[in-house]
This record gives sequence, structure tokens and C-alpha cells, in this order.
Amino acid sequence: MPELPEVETIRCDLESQLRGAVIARVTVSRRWQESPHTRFHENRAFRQRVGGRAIAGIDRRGKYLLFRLSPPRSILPTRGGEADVLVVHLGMSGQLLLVGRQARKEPHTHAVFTLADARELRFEDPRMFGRLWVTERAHVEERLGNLGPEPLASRFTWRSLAPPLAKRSTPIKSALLDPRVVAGVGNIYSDEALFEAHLHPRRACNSLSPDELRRLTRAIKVVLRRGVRRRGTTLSDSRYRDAFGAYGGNEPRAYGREGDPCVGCGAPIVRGVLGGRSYHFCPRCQK
DNA sequence: AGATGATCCTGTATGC
DNA sequence: TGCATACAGGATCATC
Repeated sequence: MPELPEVETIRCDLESQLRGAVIARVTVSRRWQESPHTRFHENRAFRQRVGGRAIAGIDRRGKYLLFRLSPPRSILPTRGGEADVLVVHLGMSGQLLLVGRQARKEPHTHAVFTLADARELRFEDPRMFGRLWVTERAHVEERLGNLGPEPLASRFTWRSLAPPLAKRSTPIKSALLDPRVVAGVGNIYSDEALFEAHLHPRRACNSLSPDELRRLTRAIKVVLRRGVRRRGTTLSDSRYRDAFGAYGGNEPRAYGREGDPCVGCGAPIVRGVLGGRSYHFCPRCQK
């Protein structure tokens, strides 16, 4: 499941490969167009706004990939469009793969961005939880909802984490999964951060001391940076691949390790359920 | 307002 | 062996 480190790995690879590349045309699967769940209502407009544009750069906001589009250099800038952004969210099973045009097409390929050279950027998503849309650059942030702060930004400190948690009595595990509290953190890295911070997932948000908030903030940054450095997490039942189809090298210390010995103390990792979502922790290390 | 639970989807895993 | 059911997940929305 792509979270911040997985999306950042894809962003970084694609940025180096695609900066300046021209998207000759776009095709979107009929299934994607017709499913009300994808909210993909304007196929013609989408194709026209993306097709023929160059990729000026690729940014990331939380788990969203932002392709900055610009007119290709050979074409005079015309009305509008210079500031459009293609927004891609991978949902839980989405992949963006950069392949040669002759590469065999996988099932569930829902969008193909055909580049002016011999390559294609393919969006695949079996469970169709992903999202694709294009919008003006000035309107990107508002279209992302009330997305919380970027956890790897230097201005993300325990002081920015404190206010949204102060009013909550919910378990800290649930709050970390709320994108309004912090962007880009999902079920894997929230478990990892709480493990790193030695905090019990069921601790009430408003019970955390300033010292514990500092530990948690630092832990979030540590586990996300480690995830990026190791090019993301691919679990046995996860589909995550980078843009070239390779697995991630990160190995969680808590998530998905029920029964395994804690790397800190050796006690078995325990699995619990909160709001229908599972969490994993060391009952001895995490208080 | 905050908390809770349902919802979208389908491949994989488990249970009988 | 075969079929049925459970589960995984991010973000959003309805309903307390």
C-alpha cells in the first residue's frame, strides 16, 4: 500500500526520467471512465488538458503525486493550460509503471500516458481506490481537502502536531491515520512510528505529554526517512512496486509482525483492531 | 464538534 | 476439492 515513502520513491524516479518529456496522448479505460467511484466524469476534457503537454516537474503532497504540466517548448504558449497539474493518488493498489511501448499490458491498466518517445507511463489499479484528475495549479491544495502538514518538512515539529491532538480523546493510532492531522502516513508507517516512539497505539491523543509528542514527531520522521532510503515497503500481500517494477527494501518492525519477537526486547508483537483497522505493537516496549 | 462506522473494490487467504 | 466468507486498505461521508 503506497504511503509517503513509496510515493516519494516513485516521484523521485519519475522526476529524473520524465522531466521535459512530452505526453503525446492519454487513453483511459472504459471501466475507469464509467465507474462512478473513480469520479472520472470528464474524459474528453482530461485528455485534452493532458495530451500534448510536457512534464515540467513532479511534486508530492502527502500521498498525492503532482505532475506539473506545461506546453512543449516547440509550441507557442497559448491560452491557459500552462499551470495545469495532473494529480494522481494510488489508493491502495495503484501503480505507476514506466515501460517501453511494447511491454505486455497488465490487466487493470486504467490509464496510459503515451510519451512522444518510445515509452509509456501506465497507471494500474486492480481495486480502483486510486484517483486521477487535472486541475489548475492554484487550486491543487484546495482540491486535496484539509490535508495536514508534510511530516518531512522542517517546520513540522511537535508544536504543529500538538494542537490537532489536544482536542481529541481518540487513540493516537486512529489520529495518525487521519490525513488532516498529518499527510502521507498510513497503516504501516503509523504502526512503525508508534513502535519507534515507544508509545502504545491506544494512548489517548490528549494524554500525550510534550516529551511524548517530541518523541512521536521525531519517530514519524525517522521511520518515513528510513522508508524512503530503502525505497518503500513491499509486504508479501502488497502490490507495491516502484516505477520500474522493483520491490521496496524496507522491513517493518511492528506492522504485520504478529507473534514475531520485538527487535528491541524479544517479546512477541501483538495485533489489535481499532475501527476495523489492525495495528501491531510490542506490549512491553510501548507504553 | 468530535467520534464512530459504512463505503467504494477485487485479489488473496482462510474456513468448513 | 470446492465453495463461501473474511480481510486488506485511504479517504470521505452519513449518522449519531
